Amino acid sequence: MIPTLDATFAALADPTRRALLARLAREEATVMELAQPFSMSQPAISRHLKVLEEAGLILRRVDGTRRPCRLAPGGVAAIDQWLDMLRQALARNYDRLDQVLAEMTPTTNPKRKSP
Amino acid sequence: MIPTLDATFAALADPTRRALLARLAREEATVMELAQPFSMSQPAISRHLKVLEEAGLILRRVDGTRRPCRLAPGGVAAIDQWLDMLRQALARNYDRLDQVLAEMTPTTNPKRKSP
DNA sequence: CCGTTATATAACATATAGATTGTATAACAG
DNA sequence: CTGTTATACAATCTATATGTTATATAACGG
Repeated sequence: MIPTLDATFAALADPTRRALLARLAREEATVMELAQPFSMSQPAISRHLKVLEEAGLILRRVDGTRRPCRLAPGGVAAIDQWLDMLRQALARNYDRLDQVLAEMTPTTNPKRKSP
Repeated sequence: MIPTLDATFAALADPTRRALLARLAREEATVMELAQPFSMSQPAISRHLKVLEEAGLILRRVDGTRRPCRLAPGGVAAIDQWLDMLRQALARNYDRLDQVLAEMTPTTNPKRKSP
């Protein structure tokens, strides 16, 4: 199942889930290891992990009775791709601002600082 | 008011709001101009724009009775900064994978393709 | 002034998210 | 087998998000 941008952004909107990702940025961890620092029930963490998985942000392997999680590249890549549109638009705006500022020092004294 | 990561990611999680941003990536636009392509009431668009503003994703100026909106750099910047943690961790994982693969072609024939 | 246009706010309905407790499943340890 | 450990699932509660309609505000055009 392909994760949607909706799912990926929504997954990142929750502070608990961002904390889980920050933990996983250090190293792979099991559900119990991930749950331990939080004052929250284990099922709650399990659901957060499911959300992260469906968002393409983590992967889980099976190791006996454990399900170690690690970061997945897909989610971040999808987001980055979408954000590029905004980044480019913002860069264009910035360039335009540069141009406007340049034109504000008109024909008179083209290379002078304001005072 | 400083936008939180919660607010910014949540703002991006909605497809209507992403469409509004995509529109604004082209050019500044008023509320009515933004609302026009959607089969949605004007108040609904107004609220979406408020969410985007509070997320640091857009800015609004006052022009008579109009409130033209344009993209703001803050939101994307905040997100990028946070995502860097994940990007770096993913890059480290990738390097580690490279290393593992390299070690899987041991002392015998170090520079040969698989055939 | 007055009607119109642009936008925001209020009140409300409904759906969804996130948490909890209780329980099911399934591997492991003895 | 049996008890324990690791994890997932179900039922349930509550809060919040998102949409609607109705209405307020405020600038504009004549």
